Amino acid sequence: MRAEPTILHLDLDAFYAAVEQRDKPSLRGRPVVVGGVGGRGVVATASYEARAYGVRSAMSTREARARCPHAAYLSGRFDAYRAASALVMEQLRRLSPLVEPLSLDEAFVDLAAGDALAGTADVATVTAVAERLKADVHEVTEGLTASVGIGSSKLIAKIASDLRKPDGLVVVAPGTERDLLRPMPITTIPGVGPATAERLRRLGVHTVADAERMAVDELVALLGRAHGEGLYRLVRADDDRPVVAEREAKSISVEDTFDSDVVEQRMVDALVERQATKVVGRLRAAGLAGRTVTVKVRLHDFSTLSRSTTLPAPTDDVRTVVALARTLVHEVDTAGGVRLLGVGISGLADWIQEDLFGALGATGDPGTGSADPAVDAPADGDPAAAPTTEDAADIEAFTVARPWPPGADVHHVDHGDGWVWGAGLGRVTVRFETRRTGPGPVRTFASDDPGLSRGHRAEGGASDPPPASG
DNA sequence: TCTGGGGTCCTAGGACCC
DNA sequence: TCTGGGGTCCTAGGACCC
Repeated sequence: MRAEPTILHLDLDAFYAAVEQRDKPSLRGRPVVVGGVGGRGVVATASYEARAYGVRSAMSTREARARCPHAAYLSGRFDAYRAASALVMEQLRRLSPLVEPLSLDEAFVDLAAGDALAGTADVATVTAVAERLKADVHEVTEGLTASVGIGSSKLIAKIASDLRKPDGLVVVAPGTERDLLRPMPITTIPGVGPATAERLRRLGVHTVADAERMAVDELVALLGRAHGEGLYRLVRADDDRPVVAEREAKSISVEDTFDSDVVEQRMVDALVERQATKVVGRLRAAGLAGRTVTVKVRLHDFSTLSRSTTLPAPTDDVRTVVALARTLVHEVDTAGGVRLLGVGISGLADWIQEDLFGALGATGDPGTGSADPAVDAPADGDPAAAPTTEDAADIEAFTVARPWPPGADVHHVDHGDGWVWGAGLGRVTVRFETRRTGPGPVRTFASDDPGLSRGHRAEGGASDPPPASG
């Protein structure tokens, strides 16, 4: 917590619905609901006119229609939302380079890191800056309104922006933070959702003041280490989390809920394949690769399972991801019908393994390539100790062995101080990696040559999975 | 025929290594 | 051939956020 109110939180009011009303004059003054319009959709944003009928975010669209049948139900135009969001973020960055977007319609700004305050962070100055910001946002977005909160921490700024929605502005004077929080319901604290609130309620804790009376150890016993200690501090307005710009993505995923449960295995396979392809498309568009592939399955009874597997090195290869995703989904009993399927990739990195046969020659033929000059020389007298062009030519002989990961059509073979593995469904990806003992570079190569799926041999060096496989 | 889609973070248990 | 503890990685699940 700072001595001055220099953290700003901006939240665009009923954002998706407001963009729709801006762009379609016939919707202005009318209830508008943006979200899933299918049989299993939920509300993403309801305009204030729709909220008057009790329509809320996260409510099922079915229920929203029951409460407000005459609203306009729209599935959303995310390109338009992204464009409007970019204009707003641009305004925020004029105040300070330290802007942390939380979503398309929300962001923190560290005013102390910019020159908008010109060194004076008293309440009057920050209020004037925020008034100006709201006017600028209204202007550049051609009519959208924002609610702004300013305080001495992220916690206070965020809570403040929620106090006078829509089109609100609240600056919390330093020193008054705890008095502000005490009477509030404990669910006001970000991170206290339904499950946490219920645990606290059983102990008679309903407000921030109630929670303040609990000891750290009690909270930790109730909620776990991180959450318990975090809440102990937050209810005391003790928050020094920094505003962090440009956080890197940690995972990319795609999921779909179907209007009716999918029963046929072939359909499940086809859907997973499509999702895996889509997720790799987004991965590659971001210039990334990933090590861990996860599939998510929600069954007819809403129970949700996930299965994941981690590769020794990042991949951005569609066939590899498709094959792994399909293998993973087969580990789940989907016979009773599937409500949702999803495919995700995590363990992201901005590098991928070199393509072995790209390095050796454009033909993709393992036997005709030329040496990659970057490859270190093999160890003397040990033909299998280090990768050379000759080893590459012999890869077929090494590409053998037991399935890895279990159940997948994936193979590897120990190769001296390196190893080879591949994945695929007759469209095998083989990667060849050398690991040296001790520090130093790791050379990696890859191939997608289908010929490498042939000639599997059970003898000749099959051994344990690659070290990174766990 | 309740209950989206895109994420983040945390926990717990097991494997494995020193 | 028993008794460890700590650290890291992986997997699965859960809570939470917008």
